[in-house]
Amino acid sequence: MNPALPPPASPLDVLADATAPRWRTAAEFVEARLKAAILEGRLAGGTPLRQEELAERLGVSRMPVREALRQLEAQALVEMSPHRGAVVAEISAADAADLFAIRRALEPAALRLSVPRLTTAQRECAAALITAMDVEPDPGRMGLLNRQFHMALYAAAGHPRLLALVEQHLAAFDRYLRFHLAAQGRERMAQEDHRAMLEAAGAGRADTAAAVLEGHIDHAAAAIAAFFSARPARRP
Amino acid sequence: MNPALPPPASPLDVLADATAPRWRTAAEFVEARLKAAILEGRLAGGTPLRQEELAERLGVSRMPVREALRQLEAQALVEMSPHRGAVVAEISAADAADLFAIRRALEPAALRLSVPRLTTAQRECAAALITAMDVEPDPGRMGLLNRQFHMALYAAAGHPRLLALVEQHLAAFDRYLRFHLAAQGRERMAQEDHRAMLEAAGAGRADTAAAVLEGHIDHAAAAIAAFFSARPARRP
DNA sequence: CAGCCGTTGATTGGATCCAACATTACGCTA
DNA sequence: TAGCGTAATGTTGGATCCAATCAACGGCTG
Repeated sequence: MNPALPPPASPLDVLADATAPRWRTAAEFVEARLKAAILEGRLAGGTPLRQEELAERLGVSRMPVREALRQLEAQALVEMSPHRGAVVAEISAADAADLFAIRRALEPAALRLSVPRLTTAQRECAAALITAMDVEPDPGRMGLLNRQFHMALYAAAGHPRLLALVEQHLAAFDRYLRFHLAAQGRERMAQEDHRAMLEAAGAGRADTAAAVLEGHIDHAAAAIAAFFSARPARRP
Repeated sequence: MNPALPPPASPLDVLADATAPRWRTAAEFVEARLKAAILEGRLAGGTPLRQEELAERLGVSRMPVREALRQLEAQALVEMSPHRGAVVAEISAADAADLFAIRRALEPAALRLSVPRLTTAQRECAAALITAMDVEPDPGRMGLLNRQFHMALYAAAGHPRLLALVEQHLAAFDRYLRFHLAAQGRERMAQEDHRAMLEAAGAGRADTAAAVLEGHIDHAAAAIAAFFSARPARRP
């Protein structure tokens, strides 16, 4: 759609500040805060989200909170029922399996589309993210790096809607990442898979890379399933 | 999530009335109306959606309109920019290809999961929808029947999030259905594919059914692409 | 005459107020 | 005592009002 035309490279580009955390609207601000809190596990599933309480705590009115909740509902991060309010969506073994089924369908497709068109810059970015993951101790940032690595490999696929879907469900997976790390005792996020994918992608072997990715996702799915079956009910 | 506990199968189930068109809230009403109008092609891409005008025309206030627009934005049916308003999302060859890439990834996966678990009732439902499509003259209802047929085949997959994604993108495809029908001169929506899929599914041959489905989607994608390349620009 | 700047109009974003609904607790009755 | 009906309460949904922002127009200046 938007060619994202690069503004003629003026010296003012230094003001761009890519990491600008300036929210255009209050609703965007509330959405970002809530989304981060849910994905990072700071808001547990089932937590009721009272509009007035959120508004007060975030220093805004109830209306941006309502709009943010609607957006999050569309992303399946909160569940709303009329006149009964919003609740943080529950996590469960079934939901994790659901998420993995989606990732297993979408990500290999994105990878196959992307591999033939990957630039060296994108490959180098992915390589840098692998090395960054090697030394990252914080699980929260690990999830972000993992997401960025996967997206870097898919970035050349074109198809913005497909990429947005992939990114959304990769982010949703972050809710289960802590379980994943706890389950497989911090075995470095299967970094061998990441390296193998990058290598195959660099060689233009889309099928090989996709096969590794499928195994990667299946492995993670199995780890999560095993973790849940070992701790069947989380109802206090 | 919710075990959707079946209320102990009482004789009062007949009152459930699955086709209840009663809107719980005004926002749901507005969302449904706008969504139908966009998907059926009654609202062309690029049409600006003024909140006040919509509110007045639908007999509600501006607030439910705002919430509905937010929901539709999350479904990529409208595009909003802060302080500039909402417009109906444009359709294009690139967007159609995007949509087909998503369908091509999701639907075979759903079908493979569903085929081993299909009930005879679901197969009969799908068969009935095929015969209904044979005699349906109206393109709008044809899109609905096509969607219902596909969803009937996938219904046993479990994984509600996956099914919701599939349904959402099948619905989004309706915006291109008119082009599809116009392009291939009403060749009955490739009913042979539908019959072959149902037959393979009935025989438990998930791989065969998925292969037919992949060809089905690829054929539709090629038809749409050909249509767009024959009519490259639609800017008046 | 071209380009910049201030102003005006229209539209959206946000805040506040009111009404409708769901839940809970209480009291009455069988 | 169990069950139903009713009232109280808190929360959400909707309407209205005000402020902030963007687009367009017109005037000023070089």
